[in-house]
Amino acid sequence: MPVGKSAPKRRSGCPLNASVEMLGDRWSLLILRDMMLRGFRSYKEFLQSYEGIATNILADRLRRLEAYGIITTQPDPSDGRKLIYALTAKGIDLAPVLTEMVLWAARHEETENQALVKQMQKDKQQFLAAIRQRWAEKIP
Amino acid sequence: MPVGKSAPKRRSGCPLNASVEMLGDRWSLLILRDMMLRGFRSYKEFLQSYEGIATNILADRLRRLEAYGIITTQPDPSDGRKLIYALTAKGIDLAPVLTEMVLWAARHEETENQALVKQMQKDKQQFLAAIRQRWAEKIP
DNA sequence: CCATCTTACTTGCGAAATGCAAGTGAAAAA
DNA sequence: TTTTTCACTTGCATTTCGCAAGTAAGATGG
Repeated sequence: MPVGKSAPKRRSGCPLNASVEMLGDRWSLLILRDMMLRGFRSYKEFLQSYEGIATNILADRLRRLEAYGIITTQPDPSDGRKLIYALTAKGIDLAPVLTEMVLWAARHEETENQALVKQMQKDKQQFLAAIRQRWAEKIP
Repeated sequence: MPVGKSAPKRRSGCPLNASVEMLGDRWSLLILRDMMLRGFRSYKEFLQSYEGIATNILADRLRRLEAYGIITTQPDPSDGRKLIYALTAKGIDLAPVLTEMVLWAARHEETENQALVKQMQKDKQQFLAAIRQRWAEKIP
């Protein structure tokens, strides 16, 4: 449920369209994957991710994800230069979406990381519960 | 499982990246929604969909979806001008992805079509089975 | 405390993608 | 035979992307 912020006017009220407007680009979901599955929390880590996002695009996507309430940004108490990016509850709720996208691609394309895929296939609910729990633990 | 066709070189082998490269734009998933949930099968129907896709973008997206094996194109036997677009098995396998995206947006944003959402929430498996069955029936 | 390094960005700019309006050609309808 | 309909294509202005090169604030080493 969005609060304050004048809604930026959607093309339609369809829930799928809402998702697509927030996540429908070539980078947002990869950033979320890195946060959710690889535990990335800093700008530098995202930059070093294999796909190679450009610095200006990364900055833009992080701003957008924060504006949508999918991630939060806070200063690193142990290093004033660093910022810590973290998933909100709304962000971690995207785990089922990412999971289904991974399973779909694994079924129909030649992809890597079969270990992860097998884990998802074996027990999807347990996989999701584990992700959620890891997230809950480092929220303090 | 892709056959022939020189793979167009992905940014990475990650299955999520594969999905994002095929579907990560502002229109592809909306077209698939229209096919899957609204039963749209022609160019004209897609054009008239509420979000208002441009004609050149629509033509491009249909070509891409066909190239990825997500949809098929065939001439309408009863009208030589028309083409019939249909979901392949790979395409209908995206139903869980669309469903999770709809449920996520419905939970975290103000969206319409609550009837559809309630149906998905009530029994996700049955909802998916129904979609799959409707698809199987009109494959002849 | 001063030079150097890191980190998280911003800026500039060419290339690609998008959006809009106006065609086009083949087939169906009137 | 003229008019519509359908599935596009073409041109062109606008927006977004991607790469390289900065920059400012904070940490680090001597």
